[in-house]
Amino acid sequence: MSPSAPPAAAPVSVTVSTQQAGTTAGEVLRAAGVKDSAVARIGGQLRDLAHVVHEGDVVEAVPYASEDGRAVLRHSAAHVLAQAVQDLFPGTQLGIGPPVKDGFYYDFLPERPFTPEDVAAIEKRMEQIVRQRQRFSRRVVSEEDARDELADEPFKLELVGLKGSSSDDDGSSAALAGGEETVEVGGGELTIYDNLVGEELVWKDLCRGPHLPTTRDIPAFRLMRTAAAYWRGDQRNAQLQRVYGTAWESRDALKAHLTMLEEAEKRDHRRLGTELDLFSFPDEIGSGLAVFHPKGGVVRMAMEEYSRRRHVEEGYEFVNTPHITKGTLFETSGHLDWYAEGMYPPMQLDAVGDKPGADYYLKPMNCPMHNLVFAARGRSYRELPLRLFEFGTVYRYEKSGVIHGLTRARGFTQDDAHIYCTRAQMADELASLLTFVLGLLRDYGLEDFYLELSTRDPDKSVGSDEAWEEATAALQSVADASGLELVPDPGGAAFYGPKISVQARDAIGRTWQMSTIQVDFNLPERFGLEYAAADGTRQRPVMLHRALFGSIERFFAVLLEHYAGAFPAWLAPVQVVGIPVHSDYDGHLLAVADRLRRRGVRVEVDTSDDRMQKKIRSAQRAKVPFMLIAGEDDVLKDAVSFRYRDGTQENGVPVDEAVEKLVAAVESRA
RNA sequence: GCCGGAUUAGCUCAGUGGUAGAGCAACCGCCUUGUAAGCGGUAGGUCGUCGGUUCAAGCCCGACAUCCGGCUCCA
Repeated sequence: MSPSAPPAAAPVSVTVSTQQAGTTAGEVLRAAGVKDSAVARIGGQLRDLAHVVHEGDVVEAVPYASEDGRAVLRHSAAHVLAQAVQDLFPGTQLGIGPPVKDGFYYDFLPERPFTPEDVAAIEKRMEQIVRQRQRFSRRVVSEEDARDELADEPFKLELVGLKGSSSDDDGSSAALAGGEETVEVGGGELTIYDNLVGEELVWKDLCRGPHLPTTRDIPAFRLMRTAAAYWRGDQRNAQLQRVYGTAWESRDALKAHLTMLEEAEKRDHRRLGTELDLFSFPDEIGSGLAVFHPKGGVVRMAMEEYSRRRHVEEGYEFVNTPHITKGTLFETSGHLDWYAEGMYPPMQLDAVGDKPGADYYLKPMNCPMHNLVFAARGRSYRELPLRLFEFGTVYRYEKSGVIHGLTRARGFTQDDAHIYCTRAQMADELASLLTFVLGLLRDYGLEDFYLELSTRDPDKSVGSDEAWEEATAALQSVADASGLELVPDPGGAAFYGPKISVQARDAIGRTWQMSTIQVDFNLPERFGLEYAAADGTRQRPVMLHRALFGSIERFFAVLLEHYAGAFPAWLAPVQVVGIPVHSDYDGHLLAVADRLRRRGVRVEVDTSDDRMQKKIRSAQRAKVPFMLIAGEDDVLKDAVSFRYRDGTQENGVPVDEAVEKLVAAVESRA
């Protein structure tokens, strides 16, 4: 996402001499010829350049263009934002203003929400503050003084209070949301930063720092958008107005970031879905419910066909289950206890007179249905692992504000499988499952993965400690064996068991959660699932849940954005377009197309009365992988000329050769 | 669900209280010879829906729907 960092030279590091003792970190670094240090690192702590050093201190430069340097300059930019807002809207109360990925934000409680015009004015005021070269001056304060100075800032006072009431850092972190709080009150002492013009105090804010020396040192920033945010991330708290900005070490870096955002916008699957005529979300159907048009439908078909083939090869068996069921099934599974509010409300059917009927629900998950397939007859250990697979469409009543194109929908199709195995088989099964998952994702063109291990949330889970530990250990060892980076996600598990999720990075470095693999001891229990073991006893199977794509719609969206609409030939809705140089050559291309179609290639010939150049433009915009152009030269030689999607060409290719070449390109899934 | 913004032709968007516009796409006609837009014409909109203010509403107000950006959520 971010522009590549400059060549990684080791940061300059200086040991403070006797003569330098009592000067500042900034002076020490300047003396060593360092000009691009945002702050200094001393004893592992980031400090202002104005920090007074002692003999023997090791002062390390922190370049603007480093992770820490950017965080500091963004934090300073957040301060300038807050100052600008309070200049323009006196009485606006301050929340928090931390640096975040690619930028910063500051939360405010203004008298009225900010308008776009307000934001433009705020940005202008920020530029003035930057030009004023205000000095950020650090001052340690007692809790009492802080309360006094911050009497008009109730949110800041709350932070002071939280700090005061907690005995250690862990306590204060737990009391606040997300680790952002330390920007205000972390560390050992309370500090206030004064903004000085000359010696005149023009603004101040409770802040741990560190900061750039002056506002003028903020190299490049821009305000991005406003949004609402709950105070300390809690829905029960006041709703604040958040202003987001981005800030960088140089104008070029800012420009590169904005260009990247434009690129991401061009790739947005909702935009491409319309442009390429792949799918839509008709209002008449309802929010979050997609229809796939023919071009989207054929891509989806290609995705599904390949997945089916691979599942057959891996020993999966295919089942089909209904979309709707009596509520008793979800009582058995526990969904109605745990997730009723995520489900569409029930419809009441079969009432007779005053006798109530049954509640029927749309299914939010496929697993209960698959359990019924397992339980349909007696099972033997000889059948295990039993792998049941289904493209199962599920419906979840997502809250209105969270719906987002195909990636967060209310109806979607999971490539869902449930594997029933013995405890002894579990480890091997998980290992081969992960290999299968990663291999399949690679086949679709994703290459760069890491894993996330979601473990138990004690408040939102069922089952014994021992079972959780066993399952977690099994997943952990599989994850370790994969050699992939593993990120812990404590408390992120589903209520019935821990999970590994595969995260994939796309072509422009964004990460998407793809496959999940979950271990479940709980549902087999609830459903009373059993198999006959070799010794004749009845045993309970372990159940593994897994979806490779997550949902087909979502995976479709991820691939669409990953490829920016330019699908590889095997997935492209139209793989080949024939373009005659003149309508006299339509027949030649129609014959070639006919041969290709018989070989399973999706091919069209553009026989419209547009001119050739226009046809090329149309095919190019439709992101068709191969154009076959034919004019007099080609027809005389029984040949065609290729134009590839990147604009390169290969002229006069004999038709026989061209057909084989195209068939090979499609079949190789290149 | 919450806060803010948006909704005008299939798409992208102009239109600040006085008889609805453009480009592209579609359709028709003429044209067509080598790698990203040939020319001309035709058709297409109860301006998201419902209600209100006004002599008059695409424009002002309200409710609802949908979308967008966040927050919260995400089995």
